[in-house]
Amino acid sequence: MRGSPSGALVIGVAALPGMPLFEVAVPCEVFGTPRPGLVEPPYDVRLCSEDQSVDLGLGTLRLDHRWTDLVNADTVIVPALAGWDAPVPSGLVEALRRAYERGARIVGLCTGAFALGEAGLLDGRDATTHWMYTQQLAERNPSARVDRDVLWAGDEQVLTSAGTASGLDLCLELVRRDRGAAVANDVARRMVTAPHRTGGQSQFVAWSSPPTHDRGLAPALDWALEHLQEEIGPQQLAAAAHVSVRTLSRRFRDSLGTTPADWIVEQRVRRCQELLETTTFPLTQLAAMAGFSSPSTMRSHFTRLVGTSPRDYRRTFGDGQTR
DNA sequence: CAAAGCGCCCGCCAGC
DNA sequence: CGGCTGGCGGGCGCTT
Repeated sequence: MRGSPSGALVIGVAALPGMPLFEVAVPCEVFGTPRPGLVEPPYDVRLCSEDQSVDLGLGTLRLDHRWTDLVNADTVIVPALAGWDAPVPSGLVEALRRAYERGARIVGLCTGAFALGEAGLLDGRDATTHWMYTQQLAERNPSARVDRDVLWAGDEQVLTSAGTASGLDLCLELVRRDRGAAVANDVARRMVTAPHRTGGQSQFVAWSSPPTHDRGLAPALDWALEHLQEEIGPQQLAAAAHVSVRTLSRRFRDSLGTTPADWIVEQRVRRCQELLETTTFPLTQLAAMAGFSSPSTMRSHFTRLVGTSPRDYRRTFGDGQTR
């Protein structure tokens, strides 16, 4: 990796006319916002464009960097294009190829994946894009393995994400790889978003599909979510993952930034939230359904993680059937 | 709420 | 010999 003079990792973001503003803003927010004491040294984000100014629909940005600056970045991000078949400047395609050859990480958010495809970077790789355009992506890149049902896909060097919000998930994944899971979790917390969303883009509920990465852990996590109401703990989870409790503990720290017991409690609280929103079960029964040994333990965990009591949460987010 | 018990996490080390 | 695994034990924080 090249890095800037200060040693910070350089993130090059390609800005093209007509790009949705939010798509450009996502990597700028994740990587560009200074987070003293958490992300040290901070990332060096460089917005690059063809000319001095780029029209993003809602306004015109004046930018200091050009396509050639992308080549020297450690990570190059192409946000969603103006349209899936919007023309990609040859200068950008060339910069992507050269950056890739120099070992840079290349990332396409949403329809930005099509730009990576034009540079030939998706060949033989797992890839995705917005679910409305996966067909077109597969047709244009016959040798890519396009998966319609993941939030993001890729390998160590070339990654793509699905629709708008999943760009956040992918950017947080990059932080996880660069700085570790604990830091990524903290960044997510400060942005008030989920540190690690599971499920694919066609899913509406989070607990039905395994995460797309850490494949070794995924089946065990899936199994745990199906048996939350039972008395499962680190031992059962380790058995499901076919490893020792000691190894399981390490895997959790490395890939999720948490511990098995804490993760289970978090999942149980999430289950509680869902049940409070959609059912009118009494709290005693609800606690049991989420796998808590008593309503009081549910209450303490719930208030600690959510910030409000289960009763207040139901009053605010339930369907109004409560009395 | 307070005390006691215990489940869990992690450092350490040995084995592969 | 370097990395990964798993068993052990101590200490700590949570549960009851």
